[in-house]
Amino acid sequence: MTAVIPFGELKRACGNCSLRELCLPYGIGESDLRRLEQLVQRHAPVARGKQLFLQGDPLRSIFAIRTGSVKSVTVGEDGAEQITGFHFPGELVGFDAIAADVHDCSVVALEDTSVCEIPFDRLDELSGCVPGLRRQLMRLLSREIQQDQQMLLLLGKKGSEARMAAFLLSLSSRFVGRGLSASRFHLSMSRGEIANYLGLAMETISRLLARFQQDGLITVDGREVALLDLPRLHVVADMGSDGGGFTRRREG
Amino acid sequence: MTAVIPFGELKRACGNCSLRELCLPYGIGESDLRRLEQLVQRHAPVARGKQLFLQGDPLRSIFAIRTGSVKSVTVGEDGAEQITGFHFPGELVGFDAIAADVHDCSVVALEDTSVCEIPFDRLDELSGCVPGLRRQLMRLLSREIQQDQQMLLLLGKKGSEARMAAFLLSLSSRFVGRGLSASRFHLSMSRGEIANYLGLAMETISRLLARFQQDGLITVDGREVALLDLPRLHVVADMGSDGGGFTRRREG
DNA sequence: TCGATGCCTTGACCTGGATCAAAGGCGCGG
DNA sequence: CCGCGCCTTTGATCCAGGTCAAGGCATCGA
Repeated sequence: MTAVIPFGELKRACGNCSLRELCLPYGIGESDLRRLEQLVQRHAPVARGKQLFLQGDPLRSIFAIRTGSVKSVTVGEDGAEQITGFHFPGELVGFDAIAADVHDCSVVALEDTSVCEIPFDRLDELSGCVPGLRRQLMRLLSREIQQDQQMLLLLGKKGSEARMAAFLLSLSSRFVGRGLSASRFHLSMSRGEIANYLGLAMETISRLLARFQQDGLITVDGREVALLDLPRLHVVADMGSDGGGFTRRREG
Repeated sequence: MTAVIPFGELKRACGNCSLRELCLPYGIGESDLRRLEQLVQRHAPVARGKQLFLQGDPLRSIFAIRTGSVKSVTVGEDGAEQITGFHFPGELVGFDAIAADVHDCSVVALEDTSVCEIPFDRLDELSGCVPGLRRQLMRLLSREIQQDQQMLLLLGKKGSEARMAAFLLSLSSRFVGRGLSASRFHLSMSRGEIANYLGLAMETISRLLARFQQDGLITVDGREVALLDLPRLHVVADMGSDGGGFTRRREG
């Protein structure tokens, strides 16, 4: 968060970035891209467990993840912590702070993570001149609203199996968009963090993973996961609280 | 949704509106305000139960509530419906559609409701020229993210009592901002809708309201509610899943 | 006036997932 | 190589809140 990389290296930061199609530069012309690049500050990587910013910090910048992964955590008055999201390369964090100029969640690295910092005032200013940038910025804000509302549906209406399946599928589809495997990946978060995020107990996560494996849906080895049966996982993820269990334990 | 009010009446729509401090015009100068007003279309009121738009509709406009109230509802693949929010005068709906140019929730009037329609393309365009408008637009988007994340914390970490208390307090504080009473108000939504929103069963809502009343926290008569003890309601709302019940039923 | 319909309340019972408790791995410093 | 923490698994038990079932009580059209 301190050492800024010198100017020479910064040049073409966004233009060369493999994530540009996911990130802010999407749909921006060459010359405007150059103006955006001038705002971006690259930093030395953030170590696992360190924060990008804390809940309560004033809004200065938003951040794009370049490599690694982070979680965002909100803590309520009573001290209850809720993880409100995990974020991967190409995704931006800090949007919640625009409303009141204060971050209302903390963002913490799950592994060593490098980010691009973008001062918000200057981004706002630039977005006035560059319609494509403004539009993309709003799209990204809107997408976060969408995702949060999907999550509300998950927490409000779905049982533990559907939550777990939806979580795995969400990771899978995000990794695909980044050129990684849809069916084999590494979990950068602990069981406890998954549990927190899904509104379940850690023990429940453990049991669900074991059960999914027994039933041939997935393979788990520590934090390495393989999804074996995507179609069936989708069925499980779409089960309403009604739908019945995906494996009616055959009694007898 | 069809009959547009003639131009004469439209004049000064925003400038005279008592909600301008909550809504889009916040912090915009006189001349820019006039430009914004030219985009706004006022309509005949929407009847209770009718929709402003449906999930799946293409994004054309966003809407500001002028009088009345609405709910937004998302339905999952499996048909499970989740109410993702209630909206009152001065609030805007439709932001979720910016990401993919398609609404991913339906918005339905809870009572006869009048709205201002604002074509999104033209709003986007205008926001390029008017920094204050752009900023306010982003603030409103960001605020929705914040609110959804507060809701995630509620659904993920809080028990039924805390959810109910938080719900009542949220209504209260929003009504205050609109010049209404903080402690006496009418619920425009049914018990079933509250239940759906809070991820609980309708019966649970009924019982909670009865219990809150017994305990002197509130008064309920059908859909008329009075909050009698704001401080204690805040305590209940802040109870983590740990905190213990607000009334340890004295045994013996 | 009388169903019929839609909301709400109340009681009895059931269950999914939390909680409590007790071991496994497994990486790491010494 | 051992010992110490941390994460994870697995089993046993518990309980908040869901589900099922019966009314209650307005409003409405015939």
